[in-house]
Amino acid sequence: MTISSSIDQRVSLAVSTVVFALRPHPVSGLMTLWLPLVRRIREPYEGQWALPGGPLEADDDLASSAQHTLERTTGLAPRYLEQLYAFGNVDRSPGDRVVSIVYWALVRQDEVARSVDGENVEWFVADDLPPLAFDHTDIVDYALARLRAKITYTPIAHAFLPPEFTLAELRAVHEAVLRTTLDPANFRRQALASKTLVPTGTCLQGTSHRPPALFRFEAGAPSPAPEEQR
Amino acid sequence: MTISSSIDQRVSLAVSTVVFALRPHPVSGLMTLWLPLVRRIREPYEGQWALPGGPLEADDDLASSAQHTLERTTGLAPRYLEQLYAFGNVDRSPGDRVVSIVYWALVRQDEVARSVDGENVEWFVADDLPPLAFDHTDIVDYALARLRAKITYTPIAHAFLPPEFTLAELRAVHEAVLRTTLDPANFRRQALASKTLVPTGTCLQGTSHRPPALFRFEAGAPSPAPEEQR
DNA sequence: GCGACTTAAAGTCACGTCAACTCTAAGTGG
DNA sequence: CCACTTAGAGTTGACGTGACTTTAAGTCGC
Repeated sequence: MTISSSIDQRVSLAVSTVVFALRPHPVSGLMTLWLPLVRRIREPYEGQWALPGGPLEADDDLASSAQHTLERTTGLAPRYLEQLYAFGNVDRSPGDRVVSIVYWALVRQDEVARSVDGENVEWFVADDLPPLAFDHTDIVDYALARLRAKITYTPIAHAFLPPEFTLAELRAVHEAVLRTTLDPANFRRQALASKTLVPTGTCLQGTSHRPPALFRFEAGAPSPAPEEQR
Repeated sequence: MTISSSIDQRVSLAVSTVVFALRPHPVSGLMTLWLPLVRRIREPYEGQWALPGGPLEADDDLASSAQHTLERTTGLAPRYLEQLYAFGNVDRSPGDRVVSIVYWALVRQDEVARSVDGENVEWFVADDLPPLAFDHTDIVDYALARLRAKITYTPIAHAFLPPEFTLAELRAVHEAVLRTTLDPANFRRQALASKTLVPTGTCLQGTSHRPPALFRFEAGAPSPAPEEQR
C-alpha cells in the first residue's frame, strides 16, 4: 500500500459473505449446513446464483460493509463474522475486473426465518449447491473447509445456538458441521476441559428422561480480529 | 461481489508484503527475524518506514502483483508467498481511502544480499521496529504471529534454507523464529515423523566432529493456495 | 407403585504422543 | 590414545484421547 495511487483501469472492489446456518436436511432430516444465495439480476451470469455481496461502501470498514450488504440483500444479521480471503485473479470475472474481499458468517436458526425475502434469495444445502456464478463455488468450498477446521479448535459453535444450551445440543452442532457422529462422553470431557463453557446451574426441564444441565458460553469477545486466526 | 459496480469515491487498492529473512542479530549474534522496509517519499508519513508495496497492477493476479512490486522496490524474489489479510478500515490512512491486501513472504539468507538497493530500503529486526507508517506495525505483528503459528504445523522453514540441509540447521531456523531452544532429540523425532523430509544419503563433510546427515524437502507444491490455510 | 426404557454424566482402560532425559555412534584435535 | 563435541537412537513418565462401562435421574406403561 505505502505508495497509494488511485485506480485508473476498471477495478471494482466488492465484499461478499458466505453465510452458514443449520437446518434439517429435506430428505434425511439430519441437521445440515445451509447457506443463502442471491439470484443475479444482471450480466454476467444473469439468473445464476451467487453469494450475497456488493461494492465496498465508502464510509464502512470492510467487515461493516459485509454486514450492511448482507442485511440489505438478505435481512440477515450474523452472530459471527470473519474475513475469509481476498479473491482477485484477473480472470475471475468476465468484463471489468473485480476484487472480492470475502467474509464468512454464522447465523442462528431463528435468524433464518427473518431472511426469507423475495424470490431472489434462497437457502441451499451447503454441500450440494447448484452451479454458481464466478468462482463462488471455490469460495464456498474454501469457507466450508475453514468452518470445519475452525470448529475443532475454537468455540464458534455457540454462534449457532441460543444463549443457553445443553451439551447434547452443542454436540449436535459439531456433528452437523463435521458430518460425523461424536462420542457423547468424550465430547463432554473435552468440551468441559476447554473452560469456555459455564454451567448455569439450572437444568433443562420438560424433557423425557434425565434433564440435562444448561450451559452458557463465557462472555468473551466472539468477534474475530485478525490476531486470532490460525 | 456479485453486483459489481465501479468505485466512484477515492479508493485505492494496494498490495503490500511482509518479508521475513533470517540474519544474525547485531548485538547478541543470535539468528533473528529481519524484514525489509521502504522509506516513504511522499505524504502521508513522508520519511517514515513502511512495508514494501504498491497499487494493484492491472494485468496481475493479487499474488503476482505482490511479487512484482516487491521485486521492483527491493529486488527480492521470495520462495514462499501467502496472503495474510485484507486491511481496509476507513481511518487507516489519512486522505484517500486505501484498502491493502497484504501478503507475507519468506526469503533465503542469500537473497538478502541481492536486495540492498539505495538508501530507501533497509532491513530491520522484526521484533524491534521503528514506528511505521499507517497501521503497518499492527500488520507486522499479525504476520509475525502467523509465521510463528504456521511454522509449528507446516514445513515452511525450508523456505529459509538451501536445498540440502542438516537437521541442526532446520532446528536453528525453528529456534530463531520461535525464540526458544528446542530439544535436538525431540525435534529430530517429530521432524522425521512428518514425512516431508527426504534423506539425501550423504553427510555433510568437513565439520568438526560427527558429520550430520543431509536432508531435502519432499518435492511438493510449497505454493500456498487458499485451501491449505488453517 | 414398580419395572422397562432413555438420556445424562461420571468413570475406566488401552493406546499413542510428547517432553525430558540418557546412552551410544562417529567424528576432530591434543 | 584420550578428551571433547555433535549426531542420532533409546527410555521413561505424564498427558490427551478413543472406546467402552457404569451409575444417576428422569418419563412412560402397566
